[in-house]
Amino acid sequence: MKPNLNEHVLDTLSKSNHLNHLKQLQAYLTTLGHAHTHFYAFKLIRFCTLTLSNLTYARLIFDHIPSLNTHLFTAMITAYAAHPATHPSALSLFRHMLRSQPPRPNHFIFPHALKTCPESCAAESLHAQIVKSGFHEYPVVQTALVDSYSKVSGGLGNAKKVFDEMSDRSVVSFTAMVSGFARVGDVESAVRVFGEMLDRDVPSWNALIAGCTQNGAFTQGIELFRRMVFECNRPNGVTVVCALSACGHMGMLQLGRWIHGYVYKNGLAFDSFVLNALVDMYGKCGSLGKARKVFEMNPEKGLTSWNSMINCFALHGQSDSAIAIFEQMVEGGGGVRPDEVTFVGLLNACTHGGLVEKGYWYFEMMVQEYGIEPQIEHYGCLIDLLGRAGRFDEAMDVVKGMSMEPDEVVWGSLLNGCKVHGRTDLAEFAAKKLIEIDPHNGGYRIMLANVYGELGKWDEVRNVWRTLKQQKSYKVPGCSWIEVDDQVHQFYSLDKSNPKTEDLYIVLESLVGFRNEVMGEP
DNA sequence: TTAGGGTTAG
Repeated sequence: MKPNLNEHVLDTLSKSNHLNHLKQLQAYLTTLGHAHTHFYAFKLIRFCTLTLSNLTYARLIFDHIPSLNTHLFTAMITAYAAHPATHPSALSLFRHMLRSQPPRPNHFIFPHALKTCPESCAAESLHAQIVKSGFHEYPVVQTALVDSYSKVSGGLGNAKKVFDEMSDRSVVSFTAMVSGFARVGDVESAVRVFGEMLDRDVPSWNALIAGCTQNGAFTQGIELFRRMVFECNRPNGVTVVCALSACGHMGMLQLGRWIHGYVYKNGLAFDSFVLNALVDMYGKCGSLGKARKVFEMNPEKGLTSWNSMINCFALHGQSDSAIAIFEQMVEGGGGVRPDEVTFVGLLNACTHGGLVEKGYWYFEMMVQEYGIEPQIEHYGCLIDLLGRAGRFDEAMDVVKGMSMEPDEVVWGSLLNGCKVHGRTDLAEFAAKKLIEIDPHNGGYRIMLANVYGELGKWDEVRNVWRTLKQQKSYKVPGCSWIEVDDQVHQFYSLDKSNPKTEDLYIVLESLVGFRNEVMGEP
């Protein structure tokens, strides 16, 4: 039996993925006089945008339809709104729609249009349009408004206002608000809104856990992750990516391993994000072999995969391996192009390996070959590299040639180099710069006092300490931690609060004694 | 056809 036209079109579209097939079908429909009917035009545009990702051709079809309806506008605007690069096209087509009449926008189209708002005033203007069109009480539209406002700079107040005025808040609108607070770094408010939720699903947990880890609240993120598992919400790929990031920052290898097991048992090992996060976690926790193994297993190594692996090696001073991975990336990385993060890792690797010339060379390569404008991070690495090598004239030339103001890392790196090489004159200069940037940082003043001590300038030492006492700004002590049996133990300098301090010192002294014996030192 | 969540950097 011959299929009817409707079935034939749908069948052809579902089986092909080539523009040529689409064109043949279009020609066929034209001969039958159906190419511009709303139903078939809609199908063609959806196929073009969703299957072929060919927005240019979709627009061509769209522009040749003599009378457009709301569905066709929605299809085209949705496609534009799906990618940031085409957001301006979405917005301009939507404005065109508002000017032409009819067709009028329906409530389905506003959430898509709202996704494209680059700044607060665009969201406000759409908000006004929503009110004018009478869709301002549709919960989905209100949720889209909350989300859109919370994503534009300075829009959180409006997001909160819309959210507070909503009479029918869903788990989605709550989640949008949680993310909104997290985005501006207000973890406390994010936790509060999360606490007010009656229903929670996986994305809402993810929003809060991501909010914590993105704002450096790693312990809190881990606690929430444990609670999520305890309350029988099944973590998905997004959850484990956030939790792994927290594990890496906290050095929690055991939990990281448990998550790795969970990833395998739950079919998440094919997610490139998850694999990259595993590489990063193992690398930060010092398991370089495991990091490498996971990296090698990833069949779709993207930019982040390569960067994470390079950073792992750089972090542990394995500069040769980091450079080897970089070369592999450039030569056989499947067209993956290094970015600014790659070069931070690479320069770090050179710093830790004392490879000054190579570091310079990569810095040049980044600018000349890849056209990447050096960021403050790259300058920080370069100064660190030169400072450690005692090449202070060159380091100062780099500082003078910077296109931005040197930050604490730049001066701090220089100061470190000065300390190693006994350049007290330059150390004084760098320490003063650090104090200029952050006058309330006691650590910088202590560094300056130490430099004066080296120079025998005792009056200056007393002056610095006087200021320190007046400001009451003492140095935040450095801290390290180790994980034993799933418990993290923290240690501060001179801290004897651990109940096993005495035993720890006995072991430490025996280790030092052993080292001295081996090294032939007294 | 409509709304929320993700990794890497001194």
